[in-house]
Amino acid sequence: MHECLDHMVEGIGRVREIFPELPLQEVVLTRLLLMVGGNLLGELERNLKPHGLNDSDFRTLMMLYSRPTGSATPSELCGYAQQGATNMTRIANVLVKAGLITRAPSAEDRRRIVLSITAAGRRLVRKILPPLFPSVHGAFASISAADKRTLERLLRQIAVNIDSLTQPDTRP
Amino acid sequence: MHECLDHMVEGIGRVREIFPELPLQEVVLTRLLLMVGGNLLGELERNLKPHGLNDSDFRTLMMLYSRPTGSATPSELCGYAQQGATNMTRIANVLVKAGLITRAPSAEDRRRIVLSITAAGRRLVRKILPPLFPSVHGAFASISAADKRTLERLLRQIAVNIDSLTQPDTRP
DNA sequence: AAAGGATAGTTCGCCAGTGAAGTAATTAGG
DNA sequence: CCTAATTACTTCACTGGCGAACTATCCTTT
Repeated sequence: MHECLDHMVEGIGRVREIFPELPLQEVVLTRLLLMVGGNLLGELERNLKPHGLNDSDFRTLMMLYSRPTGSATPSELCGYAQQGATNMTRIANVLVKAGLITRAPSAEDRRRIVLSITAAGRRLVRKILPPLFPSVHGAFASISAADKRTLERLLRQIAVNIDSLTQPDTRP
Repeated sequence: MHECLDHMVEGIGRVREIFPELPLQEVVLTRLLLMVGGNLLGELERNLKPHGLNDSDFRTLMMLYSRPTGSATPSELCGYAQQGATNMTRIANVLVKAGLITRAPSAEDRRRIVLSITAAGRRLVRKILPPLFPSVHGAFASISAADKRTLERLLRQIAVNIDSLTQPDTRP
């Protein structure tokens, strides 16, 4: 990945000779962020695959696990996990088929479905979550606590910036 | 995205009450990184879509554009762009069909194919690249030059860490 | 209480990416 | 040299995700 990165920076530099107004550092950061994100996701899923889950499935399961009631509706999960309703349906199908969650019609609103984590689902979380910690920790090894806080601050700032790029301005 | 983030941090906090050894900050950073990366990519592709390209297509085109010769073989591009050969074949098909690159057999090694950017390809780059700059710049707005350098350093460190997670150790 | 609109979930068809297997050309070993 | 291993690219089948269209239920307005 390191070699790939160097090559990329070199290429961006050459392009900048043709477009002098190219924001060099920002483009490098963008590519770097995308590359690191992609590889981080890959590493995560490499750990999840043996259990037959991908990151979306896992995230959904964890969201149910983390709820005090152990249940939620698909649309709630969509909001929290930044996923389309379409995809949520598919994920729920997978998890239900695996016996990790149940699907039940809601009593007070018959349009709704309530997804609830099962005992097997909780058992699986207890089984696969702890072995994930070393990898997560490893990805940020040799980064000081202060730097981690800085990183979080900067990433949050980027998040805010992207939000305001997407929705030009939210005003009455 | 901000709301979604807060909810996520809250959920991670609840899970940590059950697994006290959960590396809170690292997990938050991981999720933050993945979320920001995803949205950044989305924003990028939103700008590319009107031209019928996605990020992979665009990256590949840019890689050819940035080469002094304007050409490369698929496997070279795979290495630089972190993509499988399979996908490179498909991307090349797309770009060839759009008339942005050409596919020609290599003279000195007949297994190889040489992809070369066409005049139309260069024209398209000149057309769509500059309008991208404001978005890229905007994503990192209100971040100081020093912070940007810090961000680059930290992301590079994470890249190195992930690399060494993936390949336990490269030694003779 | 009936009509129009909003919301929840599903289905369908498409695009993007991957692993495994296949073909063809080159290189290495005996 | 001729076989075996390697390398380059392609094809196929599958997973993952998305937008658009559909159905069913609820809410609002009159």
